[in-house]
Amino acid sequence: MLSIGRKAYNYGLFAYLNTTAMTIIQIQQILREAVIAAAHSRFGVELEQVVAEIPPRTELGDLAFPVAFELAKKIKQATGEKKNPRELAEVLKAEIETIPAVACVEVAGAGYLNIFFDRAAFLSANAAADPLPNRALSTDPSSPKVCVEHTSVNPNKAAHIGHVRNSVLGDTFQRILKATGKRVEIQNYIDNTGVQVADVVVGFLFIENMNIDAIKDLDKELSDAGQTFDYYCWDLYARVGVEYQSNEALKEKRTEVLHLIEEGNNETAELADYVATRNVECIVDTMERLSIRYDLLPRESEILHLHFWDRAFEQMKQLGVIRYETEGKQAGCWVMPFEEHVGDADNETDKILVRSNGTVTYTGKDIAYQLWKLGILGLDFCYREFFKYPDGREVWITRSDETTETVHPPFGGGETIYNVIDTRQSYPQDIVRKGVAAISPERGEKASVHLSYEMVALSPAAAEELGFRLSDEDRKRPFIEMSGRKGLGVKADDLIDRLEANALAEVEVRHPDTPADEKRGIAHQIAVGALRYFLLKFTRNTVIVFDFKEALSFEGETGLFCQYSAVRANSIFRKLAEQDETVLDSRMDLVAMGSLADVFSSIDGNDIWSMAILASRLEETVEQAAMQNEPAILAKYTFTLAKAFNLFYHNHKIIAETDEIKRAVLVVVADIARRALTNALDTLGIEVPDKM
RNA sequence: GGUCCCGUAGCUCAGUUGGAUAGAGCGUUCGCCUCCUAAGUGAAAGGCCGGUGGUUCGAAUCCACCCGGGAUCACCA
Repeated sequence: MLSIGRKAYNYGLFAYLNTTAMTIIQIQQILREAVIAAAHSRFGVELEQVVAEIPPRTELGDLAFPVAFELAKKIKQATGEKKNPRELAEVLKAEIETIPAVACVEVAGAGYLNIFFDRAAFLSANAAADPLPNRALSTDPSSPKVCVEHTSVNPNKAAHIGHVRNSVLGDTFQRILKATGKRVEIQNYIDNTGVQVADVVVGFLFIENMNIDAIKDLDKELSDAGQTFDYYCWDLYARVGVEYQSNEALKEKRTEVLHLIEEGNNETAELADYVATRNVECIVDTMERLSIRYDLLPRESEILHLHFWDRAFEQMKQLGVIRYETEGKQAGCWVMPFEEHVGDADNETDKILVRSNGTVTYTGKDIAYQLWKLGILGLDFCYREFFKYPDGREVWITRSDETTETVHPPFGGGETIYNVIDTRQSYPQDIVRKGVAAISPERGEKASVHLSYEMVALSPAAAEELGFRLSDEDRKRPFIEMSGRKGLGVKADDLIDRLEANALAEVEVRHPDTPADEKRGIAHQIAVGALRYFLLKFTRNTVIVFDFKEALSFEGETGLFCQYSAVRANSIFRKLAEQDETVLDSRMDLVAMGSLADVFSSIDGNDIWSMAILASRLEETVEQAAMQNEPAILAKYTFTLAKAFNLFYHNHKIIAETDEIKRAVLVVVADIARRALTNALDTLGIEVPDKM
């Protein structure tokens, strides 16, 4: 049994506080094993896994096992004997109750095994515990490395809200993985040789009649006028789209331009590279506003020029993964047989990787890229530093010339690869995964994870607010899909600007005497919190129908609500500091005073304990979010935690509390809560302002 | 047509892998600042969990079939 008091002093106070902390995950694991062992020894039943759940109310305990039902079923199957689940639960109860950290066990309902932790012991032991203890491993070279690809916006225009969903999802997931101890490499794939870039190049060359120098001049004019290159390209791209509809000649130019870009080493390719690179810079700047960063920008041009595909092609041919079609409508193509199918209807063909003209499809290139990510291609990119973030962190970009040796960090070769790509690309992603698994069966399909998510669409009202004319038919639709080609979408920077402006107006009212810089900083933190939380509170497979009112809201379930809760928590400790008190004092008081049980058995006991136990569940919530590839789980938890803290804050006047023991408990619990909240928000990429 | 996703309160969404009285925000109605930040908080009203069958101690959750809505199935990327 964990105990407090004299024993703690024998071992030294700090050692006690730091080393005997048993997390909920650990307690849970011990209990699971105990249940399995008890089922074996008392009933001769082998349980493979035991489901543990959180009871609906604190009065029902801290952990529940609905295991007696399953046990009854298994006993009946084995012996034919019908047992009452409640009686089975009573037997298990006796076995589990002796475990340290468990105060008592109750059999409830039809046979639930409800576990009550030893509250005083738990609190004393976890008062100083790190809410995310594994996070430190994320910088440990011996930790397993994973790669996360996200953002990957075509570098021909500004990013819109749909791209931001991708990036926020990817960035948050990356933070979640790090919180579980994984080493993470973040890649933002740059499709700098695709049709979308070609389209904008066509616009510059044949609509605007500009050469590269003219574009550079334009770029400078734009920045002098406070405008951005990616916004200019956004409009130009839309104009090209309109022009294509009536101008066949221009459309033919596209094929020509695309060819030149792919080939490289010509003026058009140089111009395209300038356009693409400038757009990448703009998009990276936009994402930096949202605290989203990258390690490497792999480019399609290098996949072409370094012949990644050729290497993958050889491997696939040798292993018989792909087949050359000699007849039928796919004659002359290399295809990958996909799924069992009968017939040869239009929708039942194999996936073509190499066209009859010998060129490789996007999916083919993607397989080669995925092989590189997994470290099994047998080729590597060349690299150069692209830029440094203000804090010195480097971002690298790929290049194809090997003339100069550059010392660079190792890239690629991840144990698991997460690709954050919207659900519309599930089919090609499936092919990539299967193709890669065919080449490397030992790694298999599990090594490639498609982190898919539904699109962000516009409500008809939002589309009209952006100035788009809708037909009566469109107005009746549940949502309107955004389209870069049509120039229809909410640009990321516009939305962030509006959020910052709204937040600033409010900060001006609340803190008129604060320096302007600081006010802008707070407004920025609020804007980022609002946008990130807005995109994260939806689960991945929910279509977000964008609505300005909802997205700009600072009320209810928002990032701001969570931030505000943390700010209020911090103000308690600021006040304490003004009285020369620290959390450490309270922690020591806790151990020294011993009789915490009284506090928990008082009227407010359940209330205080609920706060403590909820805040202690961050680690398992993060694990769960990582396991299920679902950041929304963490977002929801964070909101619940903030709400619980607001209630706690409302019900207990901590600084004014006169009962010494209770006050120490309240301080320690408030501290656990604010650290959990701060860490949860940090994992969501949301900062806590100094004041709000 | 095949595959996949969605359908839960007036609206927007969660629902811990099959568990206890189905939750939250917005909106509506009525309350709470001599007190650590009211961007907060309490209460009320609001549900055929799309439908019908099935599986079992037990189903919003699993299975089958329907009904609505969406995505996807290129020698596009």
